[in-house]
Amino acid sequence: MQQNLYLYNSLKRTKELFTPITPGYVGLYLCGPTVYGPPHLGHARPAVVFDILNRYLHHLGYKVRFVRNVTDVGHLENDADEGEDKIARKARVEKLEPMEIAQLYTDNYHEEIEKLNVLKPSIEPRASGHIIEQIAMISQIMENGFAYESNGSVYFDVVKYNATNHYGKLSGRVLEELIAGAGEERRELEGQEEKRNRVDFALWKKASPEHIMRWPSPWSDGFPGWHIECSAMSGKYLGETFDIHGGGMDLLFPHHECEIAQSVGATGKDPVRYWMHNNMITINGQKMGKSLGNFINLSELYAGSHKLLEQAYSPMTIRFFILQAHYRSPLDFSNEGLKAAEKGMKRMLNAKALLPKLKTSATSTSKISDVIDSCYEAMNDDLNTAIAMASLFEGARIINSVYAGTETITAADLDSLSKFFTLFVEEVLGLKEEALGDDSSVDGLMSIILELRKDVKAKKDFAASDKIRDMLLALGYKIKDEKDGATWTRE
RNA sequence: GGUCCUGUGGCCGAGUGGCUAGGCAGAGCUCUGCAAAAGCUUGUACAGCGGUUCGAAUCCGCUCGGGACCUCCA
Repeated sequence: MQQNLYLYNSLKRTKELFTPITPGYVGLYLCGPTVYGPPHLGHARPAVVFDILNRYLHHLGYKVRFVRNVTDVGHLENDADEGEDKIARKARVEKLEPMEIAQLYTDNYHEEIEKLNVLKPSIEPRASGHIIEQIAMISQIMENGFAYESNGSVYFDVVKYNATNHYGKLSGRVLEELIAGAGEERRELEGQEEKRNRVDFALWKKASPEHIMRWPSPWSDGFPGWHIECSAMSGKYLGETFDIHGGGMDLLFPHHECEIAQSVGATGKDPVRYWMHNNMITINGQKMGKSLGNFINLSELYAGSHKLLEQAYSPMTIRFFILQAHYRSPLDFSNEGLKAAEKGMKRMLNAKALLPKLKTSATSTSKISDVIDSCYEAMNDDLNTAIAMASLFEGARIINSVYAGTETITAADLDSLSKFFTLFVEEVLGLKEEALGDDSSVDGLMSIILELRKDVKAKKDFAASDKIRDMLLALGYKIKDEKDGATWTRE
């Protein structure tokens, strides 16, 4: 842990040196998916971004407890669905048990996200499995006088809370302005009349008769409010105050603001020391939205089956593409951008594969420590993966040059470059060659074929050697004739 | 309407007072039976208009785009 890691803290609006509460240990919480539909492109960015944080903290020697929740109790719909929650609605439409839907999309999420080589969280709590904890927390908030019951529902009293605390400290919202309202366009939520103030938010909602997802509570048969699960579960597994809480920028308000209010309302303590938010993605410069027809599911992306996609893009290409941008900048997905990422990634992984083949010399023409240092410097500066990757490409340039014989490297430098490059690419950035389902016999078969091809080439029978190359290419095996003989890769 | 972020070369995308980001694409060369790969060389960009400064893509103001949140959303 020699490195000083600086992270941008949304709460302070500045970069801060990261110091954990308990030396050597980090508690990390990430808002996970609401499992009412297939995972889409929007899910990929926070998953990958916070995977990098998780991996880098590990790399620095911290023991990380990484908690990522699954929201399977649904959230209120505010429009035509009249308070029916998302999962319940989906269940009705698809004629399934609500938990069947949640299970299906939870599995689906795991499947698609793991393809991006995202490490699993240490704990993945489900909201439905923590109803008791949520009820306990709501009771605590009520006891402390920051919540009230109204017609079987419980609301957080934002105005009362703000008298002694600061509601808006994370998002920069001003309570008076929120109360004044956002103009005529603002729609009135169902149940508004039960609240003392329009800014109050639900901790517990009484279920309407047709509402199929419900649990018993001291107040009514109902379901927890939008924000309470994260507060209850992060508190349970990471403590009343923990190190880092992550999520998309869209969750900053109201979700994370309300989390703070709830936790302070219940425990009197600030729940989180470092709040981190990733920026959003756009598609061809436009925001992704269901109504805009540019909502791309991960499975469609991997298969290239969406109408906006010119080809399939592998999960590793997506990962590489996401890492080429800084996590707090918006990122635009386009065919051109993704194709460039695909090629760039190949270049990086090819260089890594060349490392064992390099010959050493008495001197080095490049300073290897510069490459390594600049990489760490970039990561320590709020996880600037874009610059870290630029350093890795400088490493790739050196590797290629040594391989081509235009540069030299000492045995000691090669050793440190190999260790560093492999470690950074594979373990920190989590980039790897994608499995193509080969078994070991392919190696043997290929060497036989290349040996035979070498013979016909020696006889200058280029028609035959080209035919072999073309036929192998048709199968997905690409032959490269180099000065020391032919090599092959899978396309 | 309010609050906040943002606008970089053909494309993506770092940087944020003086010093080459990087990737992809393009051009030339080397290598090569051809191809591929690789290497070398090459581009002089910072929305517009003002201002501050010895010096601004970088700070300030205005204008015009794009986006986020304010309402379920990653």
